[in-house]
Amino acid sequence: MATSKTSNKQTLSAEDWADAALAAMADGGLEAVAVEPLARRLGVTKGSFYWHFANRDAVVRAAIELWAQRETDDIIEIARKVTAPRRRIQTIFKLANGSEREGRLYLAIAAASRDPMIGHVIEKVSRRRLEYLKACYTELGLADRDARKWATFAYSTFLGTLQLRRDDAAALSSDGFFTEYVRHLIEMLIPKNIGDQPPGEPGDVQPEERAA
Amino acid sequence: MATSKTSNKQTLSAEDWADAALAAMADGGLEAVAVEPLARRLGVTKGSFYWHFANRDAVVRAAIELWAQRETDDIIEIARKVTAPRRRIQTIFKLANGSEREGRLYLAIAAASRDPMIGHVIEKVSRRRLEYLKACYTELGLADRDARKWATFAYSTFLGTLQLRRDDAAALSSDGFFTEYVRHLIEMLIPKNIGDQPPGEPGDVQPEERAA
DNA sequence: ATCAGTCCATACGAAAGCGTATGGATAGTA
DNA sequence: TACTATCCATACGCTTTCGTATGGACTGAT
Repeated sequence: MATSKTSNKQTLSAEDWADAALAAMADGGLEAVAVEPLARRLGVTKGSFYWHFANRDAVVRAAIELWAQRETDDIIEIARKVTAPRRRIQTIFKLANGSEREGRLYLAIAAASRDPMIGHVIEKVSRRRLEYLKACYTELGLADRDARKWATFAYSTFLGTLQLRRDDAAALSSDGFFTEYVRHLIEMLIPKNIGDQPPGEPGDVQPEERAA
Repeated sequence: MATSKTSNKQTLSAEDWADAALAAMADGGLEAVAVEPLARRLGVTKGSFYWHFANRDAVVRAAIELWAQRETDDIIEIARKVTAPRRRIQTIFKLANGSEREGRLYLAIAAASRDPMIGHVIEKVSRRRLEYLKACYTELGLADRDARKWATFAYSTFLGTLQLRRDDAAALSSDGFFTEYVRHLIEMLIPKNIGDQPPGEPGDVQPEERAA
């Protein structure tokens, strides 16, 4: 997170506005990205906004492209470190279920995919994630079509868990159920009896508790 | 579907307005439920609306409660016919991935769950679905906590598949991949080596192709 | 025929949002 | 000091939507 919230510069940049737009989307959806409310939140007026952007669509575009770029960097940087494919997939699952904010942000952006511009970005992000997952499964020893099936399966489960956490938080949060559930996912979403490593190898990262 | 769209009655009912609101939500999200556009769509003016409802919130409430009630009736009525638990779960999965409109509707409503009123309904629906699924898994021979895990797993995958179909339709639609994928889901989301019936029993319903 | 109830049309005011126009303030530069 | 570029404030008009007020049309009952 390279974001400096409420930075104390004396002048705003376009990225500051885009960050504010992302924050507004995360807890208010796309329609919460309105020029004057954003300006109030940043302590300025519309005059600043229309200096940096031509119109509202421009900041929406900038925001989601910023989001798409960041989530790419994060995934790549984190997952690349883990070389063993089976453990890499496990790591991805655990991390993917980590940040509450990122989940809400994805759902908010995806909910606005009627807008062709947003739909295109969401589609690009989904494709990239699926491709990456598929490559992991291929590396695990699966044939092309099987890798696609497993990747789609895993990614769908991830998306659904995201949604369920928002729609019925109690379904996952009670007791230590979430941890147990993630363990179950990892066990079920990785095919057995193929690949290079047995389950439960050393160096396993324990699933951290859910973010507040 | 007991809905008569563009009915030729000479006078409108509150449910007609609620239906129109659901239609608007299905392809436009919650903010598409606006009084005057709805009135234009129904061929009347606001005067009619404010005769049937006190304000905009009232029709939103009526619409999603209508939706919640209908989806309950549908699920119950369909799944109750299948007595064998394993086959019932299979049936649920196949049906759940059937209607495109229902999926978009769920996502549209869930995306508006910031509204406490909507959030409450979504939570109620989620809980009910999870309870039902859990009961199916229990009937299959799973212990309580395992049944909950499997039900959560299956429901998350269902929700995620819904979302993926919207966010990246090509990921599921190419070739006969969707059919193959659903078969894979059914195989993976039902535990083996327990329960009353082996997989592939006679009377299996073939997954119908995706709705247009 | 009148009267009450039902359903809708029309006109109005208020609020929120978008975008434009224009001027002010500040910092750097010649 | 004067000039310019950068960044923001303010004021305005336009549109959309909400909600109200009021009246008209049509129906059934007495």
